[in-house]
Amino acid sequence: MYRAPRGTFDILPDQQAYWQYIRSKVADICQLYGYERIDTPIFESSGLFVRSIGDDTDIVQKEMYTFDDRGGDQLTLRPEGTAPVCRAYLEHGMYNFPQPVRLYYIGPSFRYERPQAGRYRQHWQFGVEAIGESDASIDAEIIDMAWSLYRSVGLRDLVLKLNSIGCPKCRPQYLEALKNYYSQNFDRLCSDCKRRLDRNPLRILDCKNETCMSLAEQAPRSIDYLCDDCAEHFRLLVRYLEILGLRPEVDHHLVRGLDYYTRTVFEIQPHAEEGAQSTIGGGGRYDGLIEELGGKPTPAIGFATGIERMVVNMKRQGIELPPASRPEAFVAFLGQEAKEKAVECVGWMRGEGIGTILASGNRSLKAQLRQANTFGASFAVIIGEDELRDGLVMLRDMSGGEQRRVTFDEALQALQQSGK
RNA sequence: GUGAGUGUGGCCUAGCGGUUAAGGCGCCAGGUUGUGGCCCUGGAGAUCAAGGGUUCAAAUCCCUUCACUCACCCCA
Repeated sequence: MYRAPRGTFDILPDQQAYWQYIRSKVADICQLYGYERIDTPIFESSGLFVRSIGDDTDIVQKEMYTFDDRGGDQLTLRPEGTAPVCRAYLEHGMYNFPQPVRLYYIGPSFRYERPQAGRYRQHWQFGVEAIGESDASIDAEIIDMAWSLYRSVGLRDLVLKLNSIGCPKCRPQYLEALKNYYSQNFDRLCSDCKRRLDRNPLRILDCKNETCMSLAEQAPRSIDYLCDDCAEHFRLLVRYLEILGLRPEVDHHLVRGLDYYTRTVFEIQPHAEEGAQSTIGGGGRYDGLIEELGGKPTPAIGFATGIERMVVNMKRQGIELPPASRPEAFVAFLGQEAKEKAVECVGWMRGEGIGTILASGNRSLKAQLRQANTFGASFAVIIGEDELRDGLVMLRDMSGGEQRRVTFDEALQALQQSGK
């Protein structure tokens, strides 16, 4: 027997309500904020991701689904959405559009990881990118948008964590201070962090090892090392967020795992941290990425959220969804001749926009009505020998059980009325 | 890559050395002529994850493998 590959899963009809609901809210929010949809390919040249995400990140080092196609090109199933959007921005000359360009995407991403709760090898991501604007108000807009999405699907008790990790001008000094601090405490660092010290000292800050965490308490804070521009940007962002009614919690240990981030980084997490993957969504500014990919220096900021993590949290919070739609009518028949009539009627009914299910097989009327009931049809249209002879149909209201013989046209009318 | 836990019909679960492997949900069919939801009756459906051992006897004990779950690393 074949199974869905490890870390992947089928979304069965009884789960689709969540996905449908989230997709519709996503579309509403994007419309409201003026973001337009973009779909990029599911795979890209491997180099795009290596270049943008960073050689030394876990994603590039061990999580990419990379393969050679028959022509010898090295391709990778996208592990995230920002790099492809930036590639498209450059490829289609969107720097000639009015700036900033506001885009959103929703679709699957792939990372080769050991699966666990809220973490899969194929997962759905919704993300937004605002490219071509450096003003802090757009940072606030993106964060506000993320927050609004969560609110609109009913999620509550969320925490907004915020930090600034500076820019190429001021970050070197901060990294220097960090290295300095941790070098003095080198012996107490965990083995991972000893390795990180040289390659990626920022990441020591969010190490979960107990002594590393206690060391991080006293570690230099990035916001104390920001240059004037970065400091002003951060100050304004906090101000704008407050105006929008958001209460960011500045987290000096928030750094994020991708190399391209500059200045603003943020995450949104449930307040009660159940399980490990607490982050529902996050993002940040990536002012250097477009240039890194061969464009002109172009500031940008984005946000992405895992749909599965939204679903998990919605379930935990017991969020009710709008009831699933049910077919309006179910057509039952008795005998071959009536069956042919039924097939014809079903066609007409659907033509009139009435959701209709035809009884399957040649079951007893009892069995057919049982079917009608389990499908949740509001009405049953029954065609038997008598109805066939008189040119009528039996229209049965499944909620109460009243039924009457009417012409097919009358039945159509009644069905259309009840559908409103 | 590391660690822990779990694998019994489609789903949930009982059984923990000797039973025709039990029950619930779901599915199908009946409860007299062409009528659903409740109720009643019946039916289909399980090489008890796979392989190997121990034993007169294994779903039950041991080993191996695989899968799933949770956690670490990291992230959505």
